[in-house]
Amino acid sequence: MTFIQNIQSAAINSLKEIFNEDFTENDFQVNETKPEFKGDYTIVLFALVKTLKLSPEKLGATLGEHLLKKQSELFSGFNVIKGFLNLELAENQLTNLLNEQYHSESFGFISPTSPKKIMVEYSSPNTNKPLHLGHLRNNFIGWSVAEILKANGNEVIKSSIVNDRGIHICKSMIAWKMFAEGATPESTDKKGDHLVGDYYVKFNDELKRQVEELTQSGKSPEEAEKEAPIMLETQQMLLDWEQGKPEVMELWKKMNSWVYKGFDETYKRIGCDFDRTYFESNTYLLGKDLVQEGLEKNILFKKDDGSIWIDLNEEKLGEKLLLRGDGTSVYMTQDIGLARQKFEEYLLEKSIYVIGDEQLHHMKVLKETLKKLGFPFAEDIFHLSYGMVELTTGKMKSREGTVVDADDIVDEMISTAAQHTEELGKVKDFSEDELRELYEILGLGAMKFYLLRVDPKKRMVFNPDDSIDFHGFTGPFVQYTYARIQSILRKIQADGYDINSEENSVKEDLLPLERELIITLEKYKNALADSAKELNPALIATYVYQLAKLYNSFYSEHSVANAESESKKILRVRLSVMTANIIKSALSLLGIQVPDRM
RNA sequence: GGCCCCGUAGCUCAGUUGGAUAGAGCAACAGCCUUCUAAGCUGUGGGUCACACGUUCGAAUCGUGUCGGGGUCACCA
Repeated sequence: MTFIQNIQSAAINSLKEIFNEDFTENDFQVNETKPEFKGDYTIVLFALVKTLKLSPEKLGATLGEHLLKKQSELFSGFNVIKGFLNLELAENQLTNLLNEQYHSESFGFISPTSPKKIMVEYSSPNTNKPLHLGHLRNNFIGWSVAEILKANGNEVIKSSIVNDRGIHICKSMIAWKMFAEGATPESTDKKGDHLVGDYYVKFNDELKRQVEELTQSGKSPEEAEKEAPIMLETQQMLLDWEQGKPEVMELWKKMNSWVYKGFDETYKRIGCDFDRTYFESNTYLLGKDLVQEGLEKNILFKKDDGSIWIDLNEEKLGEKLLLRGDGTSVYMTQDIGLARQKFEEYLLEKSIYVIGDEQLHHMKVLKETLKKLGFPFAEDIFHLSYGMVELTTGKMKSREGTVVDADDIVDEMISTAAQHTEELGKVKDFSEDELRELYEILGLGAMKFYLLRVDPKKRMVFNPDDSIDFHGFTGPFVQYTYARIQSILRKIQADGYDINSEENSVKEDLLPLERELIITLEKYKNALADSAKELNPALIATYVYQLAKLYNSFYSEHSVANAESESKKILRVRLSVMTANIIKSALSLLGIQVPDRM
């Protein structure tokens, strides 16, 4: 039970006793009390006023008095201002938290109410180009959402579908054949994904050149693009691939293996992992039989050219092609098949797709199509759509090379971390290895926090000219707070203080910042539950920042090691340890590590 | 054009199922290190919540319309 839940049920009981009316927690709100008023939590009375036919002031006074009398272990005071009943929590409630939960490893973690088996599909890269900033947002969101769901007691399978075939892959292959003169990652000393990406850009340059030539000789731009020799060659290559022509397959395997090696390096570095990887080259034929069945059941219809469609006009989604006239599949075909395979393979109760919001329409169509085809799991697929990362200088476009490369930005963040650290000069005794580790922790911490602190659904803007900050609402700020606490703990332990002692219990008049800190620590449970419910890591980021900020105020105001009294010291050590534990736990859900010193 | 999303401080973002005087960070300015790490703390300035009307005890939040931005409506992936 959280404080808020305690207050809700206490209020429900009191209302029942006073007025003999039944209310639920949905009938009224319990908010945090605004700082300008006295109190910790506030019951908003307006909603109750209607059914009880009392003035807000009268209701507030009656309810407040009843709560204070009947629930004296919960509350120590109240005041009513307009329609707001401000409640003060009893100090025992607060100190109990420090006594009871201090030694608990799982502080904050919720026992699952209804654990589910959930798949989170994320990352899902194309193998024709390296990852960029937008992919990083996808990776961090997907990974973090999976961890948050786990922390809420669910069983989670992280998966990825690698788009390793198709016309776009052939583009890189054709350009490599034309221009590379046999270049390999080894011969060029370049990461494989970057090498392949270079030829994807080259393809588009060459295509543009050929289109210009053709338009000058009188073709329309559309014709020119279709008839450009390099495009014709690419289409031929796609046909050859589908027929398994050895020479093409060999090149495809070779270039993809370069890319995988590059991706693996990047994934390892940013801490992404998958329990199950699907490859489009294995799944692209899935779903064909399901479409045929749908046709036989008259759920789908056939056009004159033999192509098979679904009519989603009722859902305002138009008509959608599911199988071409020549019997080959489109993207939607395999998505239908793969959706089913996932549910059958893992007996999932929920399947989450972390995909950009540009595919909102596609994902709606997928869901509706699955519904019409009669799959009950259609209700359990969820598109976690996230907004694109845009640059202040415009949109990122791989084919034009105007992207912020993932490896580059991570390098940059780590070297910025190194630069800051050197300037501050606090860890001069660190070894080379220790320094390298610290720089990675800080650089990646800044990067991940930056991308995760924004609501996934919203698009966000990145200014490539400004480096990502290390001050304020940032990962390093929170990491710094953790390191500060570790420093205190090192000091007092060196002086012989046993931070794990169970003998002392906290009994103390709480100062305002101490009180506030306990209340904030207690809210970690809420942050965890909310972030899982909303599939939103930003709620964790916001929470942990608020906690760190509050601790820093506390830190500058009160001394832990040299507290005014021994009992104050016990209290503050516990506050510090719990703050550190929650920071570590919360950041770990964002994929961010904490340093003991920085 | 149809459908969907967005518009909050100079910039980047919070703002819970409608709740009290709309909050942070960055940037600017002024303070704070002989005492646990100044990657910090304290304070100041900065707002027509795009605009208009409506719903009600109460609207940044809900509704309608207007303006502005984005996405999508492929036998691309």
